[in-house]
Amino acid sequence: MSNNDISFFEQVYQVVRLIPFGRVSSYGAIARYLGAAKSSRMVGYALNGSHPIQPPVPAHRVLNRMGLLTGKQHFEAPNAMQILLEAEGHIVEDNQLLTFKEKFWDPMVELSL
DNA sequence: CGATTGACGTACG
DNA sequence: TCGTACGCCAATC
Repeated sequence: MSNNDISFFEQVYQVVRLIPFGRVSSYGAIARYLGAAKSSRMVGYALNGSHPIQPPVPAHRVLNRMGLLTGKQHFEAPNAMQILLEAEGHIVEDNQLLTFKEKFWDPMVELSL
């Protein structure tokens, strides 16, 4: 697969861009989908440099295992992530996505691996 | 060029 | 059951 030629970061970008509107995913789920379950940290780090990347990566749809907005500090504004999520119909309270389990998007399942 | 850090998650004690 | 340690790979100091 020529898809394997791209860097781990680019693979992360592609998967995150597949997250539909109104859905969210987690770093671990994406890492596992890429075959690197222990590289969950890299997923978040990849998103850290995903700002100048195009097409834009919906990094706000990627949360941690508990549905916490752990990366909101890395956005242009601390509340940008929450605003974007709420704009997609989610409910955020105390940096926690109450609709996380409900709107969770698992690439392993959705992409029918 | 070598050591440290970082949007996490799992394993072990 | 709760707390601590490690792994992953790239970027930064």
